[in-house]
Amino acid sequence: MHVVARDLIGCTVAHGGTAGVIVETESYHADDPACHAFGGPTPRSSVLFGPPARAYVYLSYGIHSLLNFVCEPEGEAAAVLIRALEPTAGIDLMRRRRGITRLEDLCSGPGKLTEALGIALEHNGAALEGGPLQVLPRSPAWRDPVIVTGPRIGITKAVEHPWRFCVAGSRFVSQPRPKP
DNA sequence: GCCAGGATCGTCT
DNA sequence: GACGATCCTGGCG
Repeated sequence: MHVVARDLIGCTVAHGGTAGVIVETESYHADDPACHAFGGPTPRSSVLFGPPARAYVYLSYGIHSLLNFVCEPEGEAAAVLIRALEPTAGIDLMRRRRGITRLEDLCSGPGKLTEALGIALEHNGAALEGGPLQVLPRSPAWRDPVIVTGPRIGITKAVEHPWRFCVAGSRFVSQPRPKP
């Protein structure tokens, strides 16, 4: 499952005329206290226990939609959180939706990229192919990305697990949040 | 440039 | 009734 998180780096997510290459992910699974599926299914997390290759979208802090990909067979729960993209298509539209111009800021965070791509709660459970939301394989330029791992960000449980994957040196990854 | 605080609501206890 | 897999703004140096 961590393999999936690694493999997703370099793939393209497309929706609503915009697209970007994934440069940062985090992986979660049901044995992990930081995962929404921890402790069994709930109405919210039921998508995680369903079939793979679907989107799991939920609201964080009442404001931001966060995008995950379900990646374990039905009955098991695991997901990969998409944390950052490198914009590749529909950039003007992204700028308009985000209300900012800096390319590096358009998708450098899980809440930002959903807004830039126009992804919202209504996409929860949507298939990753054949629908409005699409995931495309790596382009040749991304055949062999240099990937670094580290602790996950913005959570309070199981912080120690190095299940965050990002492209080394990318300007588009989210800023690590320093903790005192 | 850096840090502190507020916004805002679905979900679970 | 409390909290969170976050982001942005405003104040200060």
